[in-house]
Amino acid sequence: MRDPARAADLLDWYDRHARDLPWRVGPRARAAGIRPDPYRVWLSEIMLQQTTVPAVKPYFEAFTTRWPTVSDLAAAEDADVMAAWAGLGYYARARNLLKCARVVAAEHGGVFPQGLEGLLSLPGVGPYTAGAVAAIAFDIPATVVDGNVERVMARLHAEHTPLPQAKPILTEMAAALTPQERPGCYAQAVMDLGATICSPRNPACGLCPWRSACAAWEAGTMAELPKKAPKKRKPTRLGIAYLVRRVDGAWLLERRPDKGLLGGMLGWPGSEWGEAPEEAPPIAAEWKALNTEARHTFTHFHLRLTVKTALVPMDRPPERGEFVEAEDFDPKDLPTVMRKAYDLARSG
DNA sequence: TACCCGTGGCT
DNA sequence: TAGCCAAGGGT
Repeated sequence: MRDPARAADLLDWYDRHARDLPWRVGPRARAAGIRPDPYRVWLSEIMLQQTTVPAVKPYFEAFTTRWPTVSDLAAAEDADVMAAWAGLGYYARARNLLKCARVVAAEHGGVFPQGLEGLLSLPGVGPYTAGAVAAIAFDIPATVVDGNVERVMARLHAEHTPLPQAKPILTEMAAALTPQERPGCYAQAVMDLGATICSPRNPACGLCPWRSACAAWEAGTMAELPKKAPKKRKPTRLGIAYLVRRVDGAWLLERRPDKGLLGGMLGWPGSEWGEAPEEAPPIAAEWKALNTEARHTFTHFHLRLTVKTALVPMDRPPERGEFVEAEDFDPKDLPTVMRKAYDLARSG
């Protein structure tokens, strides 16, 4: 059940209010025949997964400056890409980003697949990202459903089924509205609407191009939609991190395994994180515990990290990890929890 | 299916 | 302050 008039209202709004974003080719430029670079569209969509536009901007600029094409990225060192991603979170995205770039370079001649199925087969590309790249880069009328679209649909149709149960229903609603004309602009428009007008709190209904059709507006229930299943509370885990400095200034660091939390990232050697962590010093040394813990909250638990420091001589080999020369070490290459531990150690 | 996986800004 | 929230995918 298509509704071209509804889509047209939104496209009209988008033509007047589209945000200017570094990875976006705006409606005017698109109308003039300028096509977005699929590499930049894909890169931005991966970075934007569960991540806000302001957080993504500097990373997008850094990546596209350093690796202007997908083939450049495919040729990068793993450690360089992980370091460049440090701080952005969800590090599996970075590992899959590199995998995907290498697949595109090696198996597709450096050209992104131009259909939904081909895109979906790429590492790190799921239904949302495949749809977004297909629509935005290739003007395929794919239905794009992210958190914004779910919210817009739940309100537009006053759907009170809680997420994630409501996902298939909301997806069907979104599909029914997706137009054949200007699918790239439409995909960006409906997400912009959710991001700027139909926001989670205090939606700006007075400015909404779909207000007259909105069931939640009619019923006054905008603020309670979409319904969500109650969340579990996060447990607190404890851990110990060992920050070892060699007398020449080198730091003792350890590459974390590819799978699991902070997979593939550099970090300080440490204990397991749990209810009662056992000491696990990576080198023989005289330890000094800082009087302040590093606190950090991950997706599903809180962490309180005790930081212990030591200074060791040149000739003492570590049992775990490797010394990184001071000139090769940049705390910005660390995931945030590790950088917090570093900041604490430096400030005393 | 349910769980795993970061981060920073906002209220 | 503690919880909520954001352009999800993998397993």
